[in-house]
Amino acid sequence: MGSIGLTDHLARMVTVIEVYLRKHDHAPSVEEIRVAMNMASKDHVHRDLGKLEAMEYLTRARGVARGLVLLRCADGQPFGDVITIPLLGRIAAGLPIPVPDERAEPEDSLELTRDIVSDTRGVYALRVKGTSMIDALINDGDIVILRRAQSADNGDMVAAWIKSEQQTTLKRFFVDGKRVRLQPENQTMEPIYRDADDVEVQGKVIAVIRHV
Amino acid sequence: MGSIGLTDHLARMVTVIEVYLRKHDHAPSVEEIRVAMNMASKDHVHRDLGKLEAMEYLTRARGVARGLVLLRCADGQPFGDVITIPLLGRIAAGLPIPVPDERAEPEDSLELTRDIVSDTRGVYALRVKGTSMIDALINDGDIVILRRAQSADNGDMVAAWIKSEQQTTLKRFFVDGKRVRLQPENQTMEPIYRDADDVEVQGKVIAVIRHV
DNA sequence: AGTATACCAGAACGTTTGTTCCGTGTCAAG
DNA sequence: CTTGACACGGAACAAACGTTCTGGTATACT
Repeated sequence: MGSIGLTDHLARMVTVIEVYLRKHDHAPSVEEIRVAMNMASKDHVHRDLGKLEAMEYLTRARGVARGLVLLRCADGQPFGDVITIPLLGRIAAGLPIPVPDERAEPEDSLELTRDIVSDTRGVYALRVKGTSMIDALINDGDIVILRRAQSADNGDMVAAWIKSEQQTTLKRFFVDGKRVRLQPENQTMEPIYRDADDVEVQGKVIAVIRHV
Repeated sequence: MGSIGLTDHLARMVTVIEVYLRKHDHAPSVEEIRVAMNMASKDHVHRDLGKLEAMEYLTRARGVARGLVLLRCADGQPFGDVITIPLLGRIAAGLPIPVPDERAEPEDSLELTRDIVSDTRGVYALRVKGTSMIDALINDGDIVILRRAQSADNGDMVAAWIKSEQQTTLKRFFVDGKRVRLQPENQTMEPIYRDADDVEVQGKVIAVIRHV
């Protein structure tokens, strides 16, 4: 087994489809997959596609030629150049921000390419409110891209949930013994010290986007 | 005539294909286009597709079902969620940066979505070298997205070509009478004053991207 | 051994689909 | 009026294509 719940055979088929799509910009036919896979029967391909469809690796429009749409790559990552990530609201506004939920449909979303984020797992976006990170070159209105994380290293820029205050802020993260220092990057603002138990890292900032 | 060298009829056909692609993720068949266009003959569609192919609005793989690939929208803008823009090198490095040339293949390129840049005309990217714009929240290594422009308004952030020095820099642009002030956003740096004839605006900054 | 299950081959079937052929009407130039 | 370019319709054709049917082989379980 190569990937998560995908046999080598099926993983190879997904890869075959993937490279075909990148080369031709349109989906392969069942016959074309058969030759590329060195299989002898179209029926075999047909049923494998059925499995992949059941596993939500692709979609097939029944009866339509080349009607398959690849959803995920063999590694489980979403296929395609564009990645849709949820834009979950604003941060540093004092309002609690919900942890991104796969099930709930986000109010807004952002489409990015792999040139911006290569690994899309647990990635979400927030719009920055306020200037508390101005010295880290993050301004009011900027969009920060984060990856969900439970912990952080010293100096990481994180979205931190402060339990006692029921709010989330964008700060630089430092551990001072049993206490946590949340350092704003703005000379006019003071760092926040909290008990380690009181602070929960929600995600790390991995990119910043600003429209001027 | 709606667009550039495209009759209303053909423009409508491009739009039909466009909305179909957005809805289905795979190309429409000739018959489906016929129905959507309320035409009576597939042959008619077939020939219109031939015209669109000649005008490089789309590509057809001959003989393959649903083998058409839409290249441009009815308005002439490139179709698709992802836009490939040239990454033309570094700016503020003292080295002259060539004006983006449609013919020359750029060494590197960047894929973006319309969420980052909506209008792709004359858009290119540069990697920032140096910290001359640090106070405008642009750091060394950041990527700036620019749109080609011949002129700029006061306060615009521009890539400016200084003829007498044969180099390009990223600065804020101000006109002081017959002279032009190129203002770095870094307190330790002095503005550059040049004759208006000596300065040529290459493009305006429309977005900034930073990976952390 | 027998049996169930999954995997596979080969052929056939019926649609879907791109493509072509022939004919018609229109409109403007010669 | 004639000619030719052009837009369009209807039908037919041949290839492409998804799908199904029948049967064969291996592995595992009882």
